[in-house]
Amino acid sequence: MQTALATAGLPPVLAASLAGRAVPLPATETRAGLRRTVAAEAEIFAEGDRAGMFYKVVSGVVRTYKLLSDGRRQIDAFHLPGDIFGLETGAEHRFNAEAVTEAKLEVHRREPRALAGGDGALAREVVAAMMSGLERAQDHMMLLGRKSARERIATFLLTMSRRMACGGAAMELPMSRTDMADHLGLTVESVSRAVTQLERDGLIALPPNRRMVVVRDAKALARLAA
Amino acid sequence: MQTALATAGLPPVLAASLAGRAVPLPATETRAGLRRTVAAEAEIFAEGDRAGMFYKVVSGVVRTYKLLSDGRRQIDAFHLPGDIFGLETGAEHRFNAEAVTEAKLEVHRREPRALAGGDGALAREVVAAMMSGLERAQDHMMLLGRKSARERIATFLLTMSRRMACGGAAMELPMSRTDMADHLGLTVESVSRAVTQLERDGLIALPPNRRMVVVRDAKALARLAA
DNA sequence: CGTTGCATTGATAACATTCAATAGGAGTGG
DNA sequence: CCACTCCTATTGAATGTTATCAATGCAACG
Repeated sequence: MQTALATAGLPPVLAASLAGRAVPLPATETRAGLRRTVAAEAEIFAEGDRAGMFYKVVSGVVRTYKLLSDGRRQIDAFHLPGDIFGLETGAEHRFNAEAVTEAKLEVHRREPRALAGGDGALAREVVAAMMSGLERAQDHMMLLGRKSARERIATFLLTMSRRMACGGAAMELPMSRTDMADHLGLTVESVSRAVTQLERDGLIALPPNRRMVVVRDAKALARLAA
Repeated sequence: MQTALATAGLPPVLAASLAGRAVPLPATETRAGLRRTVAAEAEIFAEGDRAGMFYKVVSGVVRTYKLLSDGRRQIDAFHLPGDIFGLETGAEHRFNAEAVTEAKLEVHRREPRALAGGDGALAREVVAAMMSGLERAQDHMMLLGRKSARERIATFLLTMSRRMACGGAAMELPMSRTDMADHLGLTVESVSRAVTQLERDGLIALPPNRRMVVVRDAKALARLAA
């Protein structure tokens, strides 16, 4: 089997795409995939689990993260509705995934037949997801490697406000300060201080509800985000 | 043109693969692509350049990096022989690329016809490159977000020694301390101090040539790298 | 054999972390 | 509706790690 050998190590989805194969889609499987609802803080998969499925967020928010042996955590990304996560190169998941809020997910089999059928839309989405994941990761390396706490928070708030598409109004961050800290390479305290300082400087407003943030001066934030 | 619409935003290479197209390969173009030799420190492409080509390192080392407006630099990756770099999702390069040492490169057109011909090996390589790039980036986020200077250096030295496949012997790092610093999110001084400390602790040895490093205790390094 | 550029080392300062305490909101049960 | 509790966020003080500034050392090269 030359194809199998040649594509060894590649996810079946893409291997099939590259080989130009088109396996007929069983009538019982819909494009939308199965649904799954997970409670807030519940685990979706863990590092090392067999990566037989990948997911698309329908509603709610999901975090994917890695742990160091001593418990230090790095949150790779927060996945919002429409985002795909859980795609892996190898046989196993390289991240842990948990729901940040209660979340509804579309579950897809990793097998090519679920993708290479008449509808190529999902396959394209999968590739696009991989790429945007790569771009996000690259930008995030800049943030983690070279930006100050203030700049990290500014970047994060701006990105979230764009992704959540809250037109100028207040947004409610779905995640805790701890989650933000582990995403931005800071401690909870540093996050809190930086957020407070941005408020004092008038770039944002902080309603009594601690998860809410109002972007007051997007331009100044963008300047900080550099 | 439905295909063009459906694959909008995807790199032609992958769009063609997904669509199952197979454009004949002109006889004048070899699988190996064109060659290009660049001097040490020379620019290969810059952020914002049209991304018409991508590259494979034949010999030498290349760095890809981003800059902040005030000059802070984050080196995304060092590319060793066999590595592919310069692949982009959009029309423009999102990184700068420079030769670290004199380097020989294979230059490939981004157009699908250079890939989807009789030989699918390169196409597969391209996808694999994208994925391994993603995995590297994800691991690097853990390093940048959560590891100490010592741990970063340990991780880096171990990774380099593996990638350069120097069987137990000494390796000559191709890049300067400044490059290491900008890759690891540190300053030159911190890199120097951490390297020195690893030597004092007996985990590595530092021959008089400052680019040389001998891994003395790979296990202890791996423990540090966590 | 001096020059040049990078690396190392030293002293100090800044920023973020750590440890510790307080405050504030959300939810609960009376 | 109000106390009470719990949990998270905030704030404060001290510490520590890394950055910054400055000087020296060292190897490669002409």
